Amino acid sequence: METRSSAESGAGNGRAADNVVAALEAQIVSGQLKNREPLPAERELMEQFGTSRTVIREAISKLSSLGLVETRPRFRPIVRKPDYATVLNACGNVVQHLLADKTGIKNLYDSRVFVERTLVRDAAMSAQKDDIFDLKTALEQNKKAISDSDEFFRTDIAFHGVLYRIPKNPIFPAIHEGYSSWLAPRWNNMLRSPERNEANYFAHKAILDAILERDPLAAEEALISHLSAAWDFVRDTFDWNDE
Amino acid sequence: METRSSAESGAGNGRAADNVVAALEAQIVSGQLKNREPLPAERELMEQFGTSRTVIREAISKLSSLGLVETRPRFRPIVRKPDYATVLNACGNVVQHLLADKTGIKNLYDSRVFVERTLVRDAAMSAQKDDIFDLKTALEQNKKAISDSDEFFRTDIAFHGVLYRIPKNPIFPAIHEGYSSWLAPRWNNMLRSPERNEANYFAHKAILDAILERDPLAAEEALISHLSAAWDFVRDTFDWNDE
DNA sequence: GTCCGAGTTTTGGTCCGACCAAACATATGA
DNA sequence: TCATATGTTTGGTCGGACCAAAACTCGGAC
Repeated sequence: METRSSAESGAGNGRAADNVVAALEAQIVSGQLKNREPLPAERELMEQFGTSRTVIREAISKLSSLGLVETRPRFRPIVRKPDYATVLNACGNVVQHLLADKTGIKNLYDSRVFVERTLVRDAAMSAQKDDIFDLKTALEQNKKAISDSDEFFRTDIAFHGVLYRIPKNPIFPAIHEGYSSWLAPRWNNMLRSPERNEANYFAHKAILDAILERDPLAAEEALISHLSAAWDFVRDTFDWNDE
Repeated sequence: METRSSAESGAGNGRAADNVVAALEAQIVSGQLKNREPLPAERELMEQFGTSRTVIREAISKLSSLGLVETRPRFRPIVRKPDYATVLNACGNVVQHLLADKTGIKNLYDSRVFVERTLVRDAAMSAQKDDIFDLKTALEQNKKAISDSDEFFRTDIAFHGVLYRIPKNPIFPAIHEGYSSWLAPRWNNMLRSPERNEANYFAHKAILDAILERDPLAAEEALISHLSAAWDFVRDTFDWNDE
């Protein structure tokens, strides 16, 4: 009652840890706890908030799940100002469970197609010179990596990544990061080959060509064709234990 | 994806709680712990896993942040099989921090426009009879609520919600839920009026008309016009403490 | 002066036992 | 039958304790 230090946000008293979370949260966003720097020691916070270590630890755990601090097993938690990557990271753990069955993966993949369709349409309509340059560069990387399937896989993702950066909205690169990290593992047991790589390269080229010709519909068409083919190709390579 | 092994502490010895989390996680997805039912008591789990209550509590906390159980302050944790709503819920807490400044809100709103553009285009191209029916019904609700701003606000969201259900991909309704819950609070200090409501009703009507005419471009156009106008209207009603 | 490794202190991870108050279960009385 | 009093279970919090790994200190070797 009286030991509480600052601004006792006295909403509910169900959880003592919530006060600590709120306080630390405020200190983090206000910059009082600087980004990339370690949190004070637990025993120090415990004194600072006049509570037990139990509560402090629970608060830190919550902050961690909120993405406001990064915790490694035996190290001090590192303060981390939340960004769009943080959001995706928070989703990631839960998303895994939704990818357990074929339907889940298909749904996610469909949503990716959905997003990229508009991405390429917009690119065709309003891509700037530097966007075009980035696309050309990325495509060039594709071409050079055709013989190296691992490398091609990376440049493949990179090419699509350029698309997500064109709107200059930081949400999209984060989404791309999500699609890549969540879907990619499922592509691992896909058979790769220079032939497949070359086909994908040409698909990318078709998309870029349509963008260069400022033809949104053609670009969208090419994108759909590309991603549909990719899905058809990997669909059967999964070993579905369900179905 | 085999990041954690469920067996004994073989892999990493940093966190005893991880084993418990993995075990309970497995029991939940396998249905051994049935959905909607309470978790065993902490003291029971503690005996079951041969570990201290501290570890059990930490595990439960982690499961909660993963969305696998729902915890209310003094109640037994309820097992909850993760769904798409769970994902959005996990993001929600972090997203708040990104909406602190004008840029964050604009980015999120832009992404919403981005999504709905394709939603209405697709609706115009391939909406089924029942989709059309739902849209008409939702629009009718709009019309009836013009004089009641609070009610109109709800039916407004509902109309857009129909759009998100058309693709029959459960990801989209979840996204809509996210947009609604994250953006709506920011709209609260917007001045509402029957005039505004009527304008929005007609905007919705224009979108539906374009869909009925199977004219994707017109539908997209109408949607953009609608959402741009909405943004222009609320933009100045915020009291930006930045900029 | 810099670098490195042994020794010391700090600190996170875990465990224990205890207490309280709220939820839950049971019995009681109208 | 149902509302109420009573007893038990159980989550939330506390304080203290121990261990091992990380962080820090310091002195000797080069």
